[in-house]
Amino acid sequence: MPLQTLEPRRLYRQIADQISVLISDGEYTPGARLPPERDLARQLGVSRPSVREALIALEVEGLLDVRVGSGIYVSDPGKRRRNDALQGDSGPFEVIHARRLIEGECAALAAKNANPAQLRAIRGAHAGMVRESKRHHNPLDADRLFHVSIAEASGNSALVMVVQALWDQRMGPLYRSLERKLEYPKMAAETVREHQAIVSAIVRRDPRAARSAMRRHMDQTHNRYIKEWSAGS
Amino acid sequence: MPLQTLEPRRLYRQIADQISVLISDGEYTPGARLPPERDLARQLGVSRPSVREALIALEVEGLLDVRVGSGIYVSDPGKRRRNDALQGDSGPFEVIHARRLIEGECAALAAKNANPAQLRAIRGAHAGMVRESKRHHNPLDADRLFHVSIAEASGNSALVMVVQALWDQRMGPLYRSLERKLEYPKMAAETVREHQAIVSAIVRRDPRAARSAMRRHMDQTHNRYIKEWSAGS
DNA sequence: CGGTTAAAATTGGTCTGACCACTTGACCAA
DNA sequence: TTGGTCAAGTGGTCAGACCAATTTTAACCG
Repeated sequence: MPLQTLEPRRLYRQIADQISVLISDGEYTPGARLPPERDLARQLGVSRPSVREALIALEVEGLLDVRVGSGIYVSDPGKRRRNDALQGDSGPFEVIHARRLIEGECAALAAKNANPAQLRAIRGAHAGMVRESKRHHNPLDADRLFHVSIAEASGNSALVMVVQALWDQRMGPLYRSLERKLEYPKMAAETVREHQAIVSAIVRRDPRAARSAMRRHMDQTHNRYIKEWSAGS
Repeated sequence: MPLQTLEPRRLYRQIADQISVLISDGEYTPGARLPPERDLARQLGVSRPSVREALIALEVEGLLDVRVGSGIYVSDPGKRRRNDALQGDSGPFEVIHARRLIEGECAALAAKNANPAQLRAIRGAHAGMVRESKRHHNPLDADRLFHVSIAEASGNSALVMVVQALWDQRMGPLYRSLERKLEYPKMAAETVREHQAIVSAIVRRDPRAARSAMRRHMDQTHNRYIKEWSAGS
């Protein structure tokens, strides 16, 4: 058996990891304020400089936002380093299928897990989508917010990142050329109707209906792309 | 011209950036040892804790390697690049849950869609995992290949990218600190058994069994992490 | 009573100095 | 040559002090 290098765990790392777990377990949600340094030090039974070192590490990692005189806040997931590995060349139809699979599950989780603030966020995002769809352009920002709000209500930040990254694939050249052909506001009105069905299922706390509604939305979006692609070819 | 938010530059950031410049200018090459903390503090006209905070930041960024009692060394570029590739800060448990959801579906799709070449690739990856698991280190590369091979057999390149990105979350600091505690080769043997069940279901063309086997593998991985985390606290 | 201003409290930022744990190298004895 | 001891130097952590920035509270005035 080969000898392994021993690696003593530095105190700052231990403190940082403990705080990390509290965040990923949802004890401190994005935007939440952590206890003051002095309190953290006392609670953890360590010195304040050691706490500070841990906070520096977490700040560098993007997990925390330290504001002088105010406090230490949990960064929102969007502000953290983005999932750049997902800049690929998957086709629009592959992305839709992947989103159907993943976002269907996110919608089901949201129907199960969403707290009141998250439900409000989903509703707000939907209202924004309704508002924006009246205009004669593709309401991309509103659509992104809608889908990300649902992912956030799933309660899993890894899923949020995946949904964001897949949605951002729409910004790729393949997607853009396809969407340039779509008609507004007809398509937006259909999208809004489909979003409404998703929202209703989530608000009713019906995971199966939410999953079905999201999958149906993706199927319809897929069909809209097929139609336009055929018309364009 | 919109007003810009003023951002006072914290001392640790200033020190860290100055040291960064010295490294990128070639004054300290990979493997080189920096002056001792006390000397850096004197030369920079700051306190030693401030220097330490800067060194923590640079360590987290992967630029430096701090050895107790020995000194501070510049990391080699290979290690640095690895840390530059860090994406996201989701907790290990969140990543496992997301992977359970997504990779369960990938395994089901693979059981349905895999062509002969893809089945061969999955088998080859599994054989590699078996081989590597006999050694006394975590067979990370083989594990990654196994999971990615299954995603590839799903036939959706967007899913492949998602699986890759989620797997790569294991390279993040949270994950690394957790995995450092795991025992080998016991854990690798369990993993291999669970992988075998996944492969069998895929080869048998049984999507439901494949989905279940993958989910079970993630559940067991989750339990292994829980056990180690409790033991470590 | 409401609005404004100043003072107090709280929070993070940085410093000084002390002591502890670990590493390295030199030296000596077996 | 190997093992043990010691000294010096290094990073690690702590306690306490003071300063800067922000928030909260109290006082003052119309």
